[in-house]
Amino acid sequence: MPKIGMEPVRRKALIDATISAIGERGSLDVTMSEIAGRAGVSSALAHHYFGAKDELLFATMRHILAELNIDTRRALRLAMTPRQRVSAVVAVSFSDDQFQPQIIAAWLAFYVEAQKSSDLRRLLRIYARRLHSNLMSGLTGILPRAEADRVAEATAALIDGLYIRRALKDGVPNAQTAIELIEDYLETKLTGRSLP
Amino acid sequence: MPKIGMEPVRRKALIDATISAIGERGSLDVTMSEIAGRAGVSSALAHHYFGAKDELLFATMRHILAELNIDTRRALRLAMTPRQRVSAVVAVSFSDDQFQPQIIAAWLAFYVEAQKSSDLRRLLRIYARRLHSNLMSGLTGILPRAEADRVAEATAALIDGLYIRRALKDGVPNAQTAIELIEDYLETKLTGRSLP
DNA sequence: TTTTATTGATTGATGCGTCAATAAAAAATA
DNA sequence: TATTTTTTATTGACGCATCAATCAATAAAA
Repeated sequence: MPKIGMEPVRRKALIDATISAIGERGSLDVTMSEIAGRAGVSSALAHHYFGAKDELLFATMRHILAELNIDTRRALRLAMTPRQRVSAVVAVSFSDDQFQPQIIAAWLAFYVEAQKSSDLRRLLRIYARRLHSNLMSGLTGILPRAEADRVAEATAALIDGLYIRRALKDGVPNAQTAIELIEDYLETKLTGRSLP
Repeated sequence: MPKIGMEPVRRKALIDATISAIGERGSLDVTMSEIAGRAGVSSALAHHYFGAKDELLFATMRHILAELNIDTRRALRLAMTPRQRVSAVVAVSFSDDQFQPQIIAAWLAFYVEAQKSSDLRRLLRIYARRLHSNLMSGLTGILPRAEADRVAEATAALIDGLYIRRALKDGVPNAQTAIELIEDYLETKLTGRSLP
């Protein structure tokens, strides 16, 4: 009984299903049938809306990235000082919306897939650049540019590293601990060095 | 024309071929035929020696881990002070043998696979524990235990994070830069706090 | 003659992508 | 308004390719 205007609903459902399927399997080795089943439709419909599997995966990663970006922008809007901007970027990466097993597993899986797909690689590069730039938007108000660059690089690496170790269920046990660890690093690098 | 005593030779060749295949493809999505072909044998022979594909992959990861362990032990033997022990562990992770695209791609791919395979997960946990313990072997001589724990955790996360970002060909451009970044972190955390 | 090394051929399973068919809504036409 | 036509939504069934794993066969060494 076809209702009209189903396309956006199905697209959303399929992307959500893709995330949860990847999260459960822990890799991109999920079948179109599995994803479609979770979304409550046939695999043929998934192909109808997304063409090939790659495109569905790509759309899924883009969706995750877009969500992260929205959250980040909102958090940055609330930050009043450069120091708060840095903390805001870190906090978003470990917020309840982002730092959940499904999303972490997806990140990891997409990092691997990016080795094969240049489209996906480009997407993840954009994330890396944006993260760096967001961190710099706060750090340049506190440190000289060269120094800020290094701290941004280290902070980004810390975020990615803590994500991975979380995927292994090893290392830091929760988001709060992860944030404290990075904040501790930032404190030792930033205190007593405020620009005039 | 079967020569005897081929087993160890073939096993080694197949594991090396697996690493290079994974390194090139950037994921574990390599066929047994591809691997066997690189090793100069038939896929049937690969099955003959390793049984199933999982076992070959497992043996490959174990081999990579063993190599890392050997290198680390050698480096630690040369370290004279606690501070040098910490640097030694970091240096090995970014040595020419370890910080090459093939090995990095393999690490990343195996991290993902560990989500599915509990055997592999156990193996990677051992690595994580060992890394932590190796770092602690130096840090406990410099910092109080709780503090040492945090620094070890952060250092491990930094190493993993820099590995990932390297896989994306983004972030730090080379091993030297990566080492400097971590050493910079360690300096700010360790200087002026030597235990009596 | 038994063991070790080796492979070509085959099988069976899996999974992507296609296609024709069905049906409801919307648009066009009478 | 009643009808026909087109568009949108949806799926079951199927073809086709890929690959892991097996097996029987071959041949050199012990």
